Amino acid sequence: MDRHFTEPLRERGVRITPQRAFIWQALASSDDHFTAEELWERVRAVLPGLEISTVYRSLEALAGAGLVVESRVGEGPRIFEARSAPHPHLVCEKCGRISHLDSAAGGRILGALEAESEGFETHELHIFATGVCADCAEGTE
Amino acid sequence: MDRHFTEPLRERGVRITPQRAFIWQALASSDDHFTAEELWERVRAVLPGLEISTVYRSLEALAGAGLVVESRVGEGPRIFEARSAPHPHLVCEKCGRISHLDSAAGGRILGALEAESEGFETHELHIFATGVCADCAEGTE
DNA sequence: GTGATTGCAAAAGGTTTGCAGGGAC
DNA sequence: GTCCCTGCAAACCTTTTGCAATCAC
Repeated sequence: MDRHFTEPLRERGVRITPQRAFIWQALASSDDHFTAEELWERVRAVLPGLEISTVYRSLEALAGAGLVVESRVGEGPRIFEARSAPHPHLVCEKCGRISHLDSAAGGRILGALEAESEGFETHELHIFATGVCADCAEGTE
Repeated sequence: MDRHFTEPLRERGVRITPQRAFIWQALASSDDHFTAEELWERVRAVLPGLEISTVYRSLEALAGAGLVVESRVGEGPRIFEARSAPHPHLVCEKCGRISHLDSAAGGRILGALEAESEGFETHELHIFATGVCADCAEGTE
């Protein structure tokens, strides 16, 4: 395992185990988001004995350390991703694809929100829109 | 049952049953949001035999008709509320209370989002922030 | 009268927990 | 060496589903 991936865990006081390191690697080396089950499948490729309960417990540890954030997108399942600046998620109702807006957009929205919500100290901002993505709109109209 | 509550169902082609009417009444007469279980408890006060599965099926019918929207707030459970203009939810990590910003704020944020997400046709916008509300911040600092 | 909806009960699905052995520090 | 973490299996909880009787239209 590359130190590049274990270092963040050490820094944050997360005990390093192969399970956690590979789960973190899967998350940190992609700007995508994954369900617990997707992570399980991916990491089992390198750690065949991995249990789904360990995935959940590792995600809890990583989230507690602030490395991972959990979201829910509409009626969909829990998804996990490496923490980054807040960015809106766009969920296509037709193809199910989830795309991200860049975090500049998230920052502007966060600014607008904070201006509106005086007295509330925002830690985490979650934004998602459901609708129809450009590709699917083309296809059907 | 007051026609005031049955009329929206009729208009939208939702077959009117006591179960649906009372569930809709509970939602429509509050600007709060409820879990399925909370609705169940409330409506059982007037319909003692009500089953939780009926609550879910009724909510599905009401949501399908556009009268109700479902949200998820962070790691919390599914919540349902009467449809209104999009409005950000602020979830306090300390006391768990969920407050709303007014929909003008939601509208402004929606405007900002649409400007950023060209090609994506937004149907539904969900925004929530987790953090610490003014009351809790006072208490602990 | 016909088809949708309900209550009931059972199933499903995702997530959590208890425990004993093994691993990180 | 100590305490934490993992695998395993079972439990849990919310949500969904099948079915026959009932109700809305």
